[in-house]
Amino acid sequence: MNSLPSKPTRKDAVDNRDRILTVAREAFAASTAASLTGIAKKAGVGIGTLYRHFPTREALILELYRHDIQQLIDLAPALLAENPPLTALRLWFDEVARYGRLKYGVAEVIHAATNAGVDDEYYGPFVAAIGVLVDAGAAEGSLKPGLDPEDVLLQLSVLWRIDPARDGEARAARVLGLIIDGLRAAPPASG
Amino acid sequence: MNSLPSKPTRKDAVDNRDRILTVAREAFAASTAASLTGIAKKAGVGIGTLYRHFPTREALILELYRHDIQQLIDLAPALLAENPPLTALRLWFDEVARYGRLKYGVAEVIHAATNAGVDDEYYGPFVAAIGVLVDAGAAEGSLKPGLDPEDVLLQLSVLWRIDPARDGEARAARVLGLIIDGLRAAPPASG
DNA sequence: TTGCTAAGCGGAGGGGCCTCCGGTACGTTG
DNA sequence: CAACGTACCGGAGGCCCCTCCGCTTAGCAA
Repeated sequence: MNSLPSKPTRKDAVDNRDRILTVAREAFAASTAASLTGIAKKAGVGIGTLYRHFPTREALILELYRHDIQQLIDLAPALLAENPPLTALRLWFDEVARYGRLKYGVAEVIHAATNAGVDDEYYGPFVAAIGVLVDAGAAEGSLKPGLDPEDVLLQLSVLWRIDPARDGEARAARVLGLIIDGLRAAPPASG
Repeated sequence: MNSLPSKPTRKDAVDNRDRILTVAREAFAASTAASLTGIAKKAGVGIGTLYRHFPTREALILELYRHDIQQLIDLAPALLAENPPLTALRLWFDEVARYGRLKYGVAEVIHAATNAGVDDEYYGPFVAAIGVLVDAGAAEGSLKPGLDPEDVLLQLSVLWRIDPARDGEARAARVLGLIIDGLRAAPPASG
């Protein structure tokens, strides 16, 4: 309902929020499984304060990576402006997969979060970004018409789940190819 | 390493194991989030005993649904014996999706489990079943040659994650269509 | 400055997870 | 039947999650 994440007015509240974020960034960089209790302690606030600012573990992590996510979303129209739709789609999917490989643990959380809420702050723009790409492809004839962006995101979410340690890059590329072939209106004429 | 799940020899151990399974079946039917502490208590065993028999929550759930999973795996060659490869593939995927819809919570766990272990007791046969299907399709020319069954399972795992409450059946059918199109060697000639 | 008040704090408490290891009793051997 | 070794039991303990609510204090108004 509120577009900005409820800016607290009191100075101490703002300070606490910032300190929590600083500590959390460090803690989650070390391990996504970092304990919230520990983060609260290191930030010098009560656990209750942490939970008031970030009602769930996911909310905290999403806040930390808000910029990354936004950049990913903004990239979609940018690519579309400079490439044919199918190429833009492919490049964007590549980038999504790359980010997942970079921040494996984070991606897991984002994935869970996007799966949970339907029209939340993060899921919505993501779907919208995909919508722009597939619509352009449909209009141009390279992608199937009438694709549901949510269906595509669902398929894409698989990329988040590829363990980068186990041949991640190659597997991601292969799966990406399969996904895109499934979205195309027609396959390559031969070979 | 051991093909059978380590049959305990002592009578009391067998009894405990059975009681745990009975209670757990009921508890997980009510909610996948059922507490292991509670199950142990209801089964009249210490929590330590439960963990000795089933080292993780997933192990316990997988044991409960072992039969379902095995049936799904056995279905693949059976369908292949009576249908062209592409049809068999489609029917089998349908069944996988249907099961996921039926036991949403359970499927989540199975998914997590299959994702974790590479050559464990459950993941291996699943991959093998898919391998048979895609090889048959490749040999006959309807599917791309050289598909990696693990890649296919990965894509398939998405079906486990469709919330059945939110238009699940229709979405599963759409996504399934996209996945299969991506696996095909060539699209239908027209329409 | 001095109240006042509600926004914000913080940690106790109830519950769950999982490990670890001293204790128990099963099955066996004589 | 007695005695024993070990396979198995069970729950205390340490840690974490998350909620709830009495207390504190920032910011404002007089």
